[in-house]
Amino acid sequence: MPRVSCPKCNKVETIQKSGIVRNKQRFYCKDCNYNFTIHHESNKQKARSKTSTSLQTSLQDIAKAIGISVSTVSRALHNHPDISVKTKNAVQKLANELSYQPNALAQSLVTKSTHTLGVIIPNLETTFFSSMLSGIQHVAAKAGYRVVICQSDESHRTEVANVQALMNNMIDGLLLCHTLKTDTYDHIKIQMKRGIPIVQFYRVNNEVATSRVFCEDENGAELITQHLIDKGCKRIALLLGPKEINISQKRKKGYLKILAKNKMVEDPELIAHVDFSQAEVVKAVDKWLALSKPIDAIFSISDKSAVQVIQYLKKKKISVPNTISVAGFGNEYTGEIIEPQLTTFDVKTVNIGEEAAKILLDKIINQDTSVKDITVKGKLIVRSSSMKK
Amino acid sequence: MPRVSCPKCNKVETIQKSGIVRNKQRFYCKDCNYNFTIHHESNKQKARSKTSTSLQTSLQDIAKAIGISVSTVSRALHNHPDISVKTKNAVQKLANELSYQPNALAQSLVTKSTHTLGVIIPNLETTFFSSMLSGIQHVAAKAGYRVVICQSDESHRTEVANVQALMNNMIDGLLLCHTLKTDTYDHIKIQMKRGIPIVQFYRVNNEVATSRVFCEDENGAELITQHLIDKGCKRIALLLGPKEINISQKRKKGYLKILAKNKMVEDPELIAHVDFSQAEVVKAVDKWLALSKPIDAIFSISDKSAVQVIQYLKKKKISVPNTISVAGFGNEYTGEIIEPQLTTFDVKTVNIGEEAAKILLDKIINQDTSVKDITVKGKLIVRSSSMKK
DNA sequence: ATCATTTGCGGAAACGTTTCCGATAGATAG
DNA sequence: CTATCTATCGGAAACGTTTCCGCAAATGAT
Repeated sequence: MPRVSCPKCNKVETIQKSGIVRNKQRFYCKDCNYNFTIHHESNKQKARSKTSTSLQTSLQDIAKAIGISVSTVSRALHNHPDISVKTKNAVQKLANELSYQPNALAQSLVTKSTHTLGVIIPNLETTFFSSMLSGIQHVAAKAGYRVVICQSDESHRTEVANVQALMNNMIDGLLLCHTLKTDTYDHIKIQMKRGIPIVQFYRVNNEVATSRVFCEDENGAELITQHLIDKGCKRIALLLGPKEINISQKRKKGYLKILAKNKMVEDPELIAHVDFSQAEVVKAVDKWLALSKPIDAIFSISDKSAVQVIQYLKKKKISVPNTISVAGFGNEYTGEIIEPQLTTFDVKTVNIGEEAAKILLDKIINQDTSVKDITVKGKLIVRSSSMKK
Repeated sequence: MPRVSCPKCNKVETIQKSGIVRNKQRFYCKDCNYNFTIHHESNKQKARSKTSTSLQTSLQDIAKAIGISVSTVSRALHNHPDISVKTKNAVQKLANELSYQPNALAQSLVTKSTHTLGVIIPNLETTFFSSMLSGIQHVAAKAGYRVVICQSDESHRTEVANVQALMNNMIDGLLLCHTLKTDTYDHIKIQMKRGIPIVQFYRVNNEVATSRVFCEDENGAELITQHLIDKGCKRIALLLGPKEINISQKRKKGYLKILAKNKMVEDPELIAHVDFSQAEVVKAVDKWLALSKPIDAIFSISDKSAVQVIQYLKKKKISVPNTISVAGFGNEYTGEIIEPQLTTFDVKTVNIGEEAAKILLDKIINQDTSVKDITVKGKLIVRSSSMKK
């Protein structure tokens, strides 16, 4: 054992071992009544490197270089009136030279604001949702906010995890479009206690008292249905999404309302619920085609399915719109491409995103805790898929 | 003036005014040689509220409640071996009850890692880019990373601003797909000094030494061109994007290579550069249609434009593919919908996103600073738009 | 009984800002 | 010539973690 001397009295003979702490031999000097361990060289290197290795320039670096305090540097960069022009110039010049960029984390930690919005969205691979995201992005950017997105992939579990992750001080507010499968909302309720504003959009739920942005579900369905009737359709099949979700219910309501208004009777056989998969859509259509009293129109509450319907009918050599008219809902780009072009209801996805972001930003900036419901005006778009001759 | 007494000696007669500091009267006690101001009541309230108002439970809250130190709480929650089972249980139980969530900002500040990836992408309204994003999102999520996206909107200035904003300690790595207009790369070079890994994908540039993910530009163009020739096309027009961008150059190169291979001569009149807008596409097609030696195929390096070409030719009653074959590049969903369905090259957008994210994560996790170039394998997709009878 | 080791925990620095409070010197007013 | 202002600046707390170092008591070994 090498001779160990006490760091205080420098004596060697008074030293005895006093156990091992964290894998390092510990010593005790009887004289000084002092316990200590011997530090590795690496520690010193580490301590030294701290001052030099940092890749990012900090306020400290600037302060030391000029010989002023950190607070002065901070104020100089924020153009605080207390700081002399001379100092400001010196600081700003050096900041430029060192290409100083403030550490956003540290800033957020103290200001308690990240200037970031969180978005949770079912998927990004179709334009339908990604265009909402685009709307969100635009108004956020205009207000100087960033956007963090999470894709829930239509999985409830992922949605829950995403909500948790985002709310841990990463964001100033949350925009949420639920999964098709989301049926419990405790994950939202818990987070609402944190005081971070939340806005639900497009697919919304009533259980939780957040502000909400809707599209014109009911009115849109009414317009579509009335349009089909106006074009002479007598038996209009309705292709819905899962039973539980809001948009299925509201669009069905609009459909039924117009049937009643036109003194047409509701036929349960004409209403189908699908999960929007190709297989289920085809199955539903097949069932309708086999009916003894034939249908003359199909109203799908999703453009995606409507396109699939048209493709399937064409494959079956059934004339669209003459034998069966088809209408969709949403106004996706594909509706313009398909032949015949798709009659649909434009829900204005971009506007939905924009409105949702606007409401959220308003809440954040003005500390507004009120609950708002907004419906984004849509528009009936008549194309050839419903124009019977 | 109310009587003021010295906070130290409590005397009143020794007090005199000594100026105003920050709008508050300041006093001076001759006896104690002490300057002071009178604090507002609100300050005390403020000080008190600090302990109670916080909406988020912190390590401190837990520590105080149990009567242990913050460091112990931290270790208990991280399952550190130094902590007794008893303490761990107590801490974890209380943490649950108070629904403690760590402050991600504070964590990141000390660990210097945010577990967040930044993505800058030209736009989100078309599936082409948003599906790449989807790929990125998936592999990031699987590795426990979040994704921050910024939309550059094809604006160079926005791209630059986004890069800056993201790199300020918000992210552990950056995925970048340039704007069509991006032609200077100083904003990237500056950021590379920070030591945060960057990966360029799809639209990449050679000036900056980052890792890059390509699609099979050249090979894809070769396959398409050869396919058209195989189907009997003799005069194949080429619709390119802006001249400067990488993908225009590389796809043109593939096209020319196959022409040469088949002993066909390059005709400058058959090559057009557009900005992918409808107007320019139509203009280019019109020019080709007016040629004395007629064309028999159009190869567009973008599916979007290819669809526009088909629609325009159909409007002009020109038969596709019999008079003019059309092929695209990218494999967007619309290519399946249009009639005739579009022959194209599937660049596997989702895979591009996935690969880019994988490389970036690898760099982050393994501190890998090497420069990698990866090409994502694509696939020729033959559909009816090129099947001359 | 004596010494060494292990177990469990606390203190404090560090991360990089912002901001409250206050100090000081020179300027100005009476 | 004082008493008061104004213009500039510095110190330090605070934000909520993580983690290095080290202490003290309990346990084990001889």
